[in-house]
Amino acid sequence: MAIDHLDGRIIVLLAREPRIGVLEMSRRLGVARGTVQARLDRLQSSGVIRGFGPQVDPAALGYPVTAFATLQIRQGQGADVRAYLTTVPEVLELLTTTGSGDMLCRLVARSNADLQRVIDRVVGFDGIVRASTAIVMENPVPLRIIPLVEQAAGEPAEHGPGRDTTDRG
Amino acid sequence: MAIDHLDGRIIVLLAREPRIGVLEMSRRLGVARGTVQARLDRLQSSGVIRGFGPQVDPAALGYPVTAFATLQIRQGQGADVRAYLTTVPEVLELLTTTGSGDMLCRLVARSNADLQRVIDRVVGFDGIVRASTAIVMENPVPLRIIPLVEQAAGEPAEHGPGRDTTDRG
DNA sequence: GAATCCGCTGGGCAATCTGTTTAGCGGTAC
DNA sequence: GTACCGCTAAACAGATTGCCCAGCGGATTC
Repeated sequence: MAIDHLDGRIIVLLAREPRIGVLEMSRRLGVARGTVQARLDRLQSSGVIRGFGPQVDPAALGYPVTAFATLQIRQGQGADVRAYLTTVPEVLELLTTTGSGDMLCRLVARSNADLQRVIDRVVGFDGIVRASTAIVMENPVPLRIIPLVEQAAGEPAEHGPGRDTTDRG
Repeated sequence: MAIDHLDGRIIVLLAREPRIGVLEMSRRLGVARGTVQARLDRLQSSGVIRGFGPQVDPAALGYPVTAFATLQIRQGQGADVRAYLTTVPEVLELLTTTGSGDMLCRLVARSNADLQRVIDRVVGFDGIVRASTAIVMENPVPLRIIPLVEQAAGEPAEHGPGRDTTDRG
């Protein structure tokens, strides 16, 4: 699944001005409305665009502290740990990584003191052997996708040259 | 900054059905359209809702491999490393964490072989002393926010009871 | 006690956008 | 040469948006 120039421009435009409509997009991109609509449908049905959910800032919700916990899981307890951590609201993300029974866990908390409570709740589960936590201090590059989209679309990006592909209309 | 029940329901509804309009939301929530509109404006201007950008799946773009790299930075080189990593499209996120000059870096790549190229490009930078990489195998809990929103709003969540707050109309 | 502020309701308005269909065009593949 | 596919351009009714207003109830303030 690759995307072309137009797909890339649609995604980037959408990322920059999410409230924009299909009609306005077609004007900005200089193509027909039906084209944008068809492309958008295809991007969504092919899974490139998962959705347009609101991006909520945990800090603004009262959870300004973010941390990553590396968890070492007891053999065969992986499924249980997953199921348990799913029930903890402060667990925003959980990934299994290479290494024997390791998981990486993104947490938030109301304060450093509260983080202790969250960590206790997380590592208090039986299947977790050991945990090490790193508190996030700064976020120089917030989760982004635009540069990758530009590269995938062969767009000339701001940073780093895109690949030169044949421009078919 | 706290949110109330209605704010929480708005966010959750929006997360579940992003293409929904203000009018339809007001119907579902049983409140006036102006109320939803006002709440939404407030949530956005207060920063709780950052935006509605498209959620793009790197895998569908051709980058199915995700990894986390822990980088140890040479004293005083933090700013340079940040600036450099910003220019690498495959760097989706960069965080500074507790510990002496440590950064956590979320990467994607086209394949395991390609990951080597990306890592080389990342750790090839001068200010980086040491790097250790963990490849993501599974994603049991994709980045989520709904449970936290429900908790912050005092909503009875599916998993784990919310805190009981006074219900002020 | 009385005035004021604030958020929510319910209504209405013009302007815009959406979803959908149609026909035509050009390039590509078979 | 013919069929297929994506894009353009136009049209249509229906729905939604942004914006206005007046009224109401609760809470706060004087």
